Amino acid sequence: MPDSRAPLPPAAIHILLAIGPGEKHGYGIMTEVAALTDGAVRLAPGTLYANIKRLLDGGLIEESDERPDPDGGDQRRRYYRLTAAGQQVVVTEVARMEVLVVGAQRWIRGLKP
Amino acid sequence: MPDSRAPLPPAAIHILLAIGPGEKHGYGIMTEVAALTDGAVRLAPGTLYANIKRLLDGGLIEESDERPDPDGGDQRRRYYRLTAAGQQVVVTEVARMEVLVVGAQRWIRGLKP
DNA sequence: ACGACTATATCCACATCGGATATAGTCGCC
DNA sequence: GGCGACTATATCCGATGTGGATATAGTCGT
Repeated sequence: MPDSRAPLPPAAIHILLAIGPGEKHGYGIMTEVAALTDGAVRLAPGTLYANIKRLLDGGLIEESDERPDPDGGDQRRRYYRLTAAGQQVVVTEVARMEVLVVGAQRWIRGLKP
Repeated sequence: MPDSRAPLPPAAIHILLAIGPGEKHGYGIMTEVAALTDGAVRLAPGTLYANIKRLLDGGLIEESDERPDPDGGDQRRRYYRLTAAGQQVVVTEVARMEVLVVGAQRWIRGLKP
């Protein structure tokens, strides 16, 4: 049984990280990604919704029918949460990023000593 | 005078991390990226050399005329090292990745307790 | 001297991304 | 109570980036 969902586009990873353990709607994901990356990564609407659709199809996120804040709040909002598969992908991906970060920090420290 | 080199494509970041504090040639970068990411990221030649050219033009890496191993070693090799600007980009980028990783690990730990 | 691997480079189809555009609900405010 | 700014989702399309095929050739072991 092959895994076969590995090469996730960078925007998709940012979306998964932005959703985190709770639930978030599209526009909220957009602002959260910008916040998490200190404004460095800004998803355009085209990128955002194309990736959300792909993640839904791939079963990495799912839409929740009930809203966090019943009566009140914008009725257009569509909320998403990570599936078990989505969580697994995040865990794997974060682990890989950590290896990269730690390895890089090791030689960065000794750059101009 | 705008900065204008911020949104570095993902492949370019991997290349900078692979070069590290020393010098590396194209093919060596390719294998190093694969090693660092445990085989998850494999740069195709098209991606590799297109990005090397872009990084050279952007002044983030530079070619070194002397080889690490004079007489002996493959004469086709072209070695590259990070410029000061390239090092700065790596430092910034790694710092951003670390924020993402640490933030994610915080909620990953409490996922299914 | 042969074959496998190393090494660089270019081309092109395809995937992804960013920005424009469309549409409409919500909110503050005067 | 209506006006404007912002929130929110969605699609389209041109621009950019990636992957794989292809070409060419040096190196190394046997």
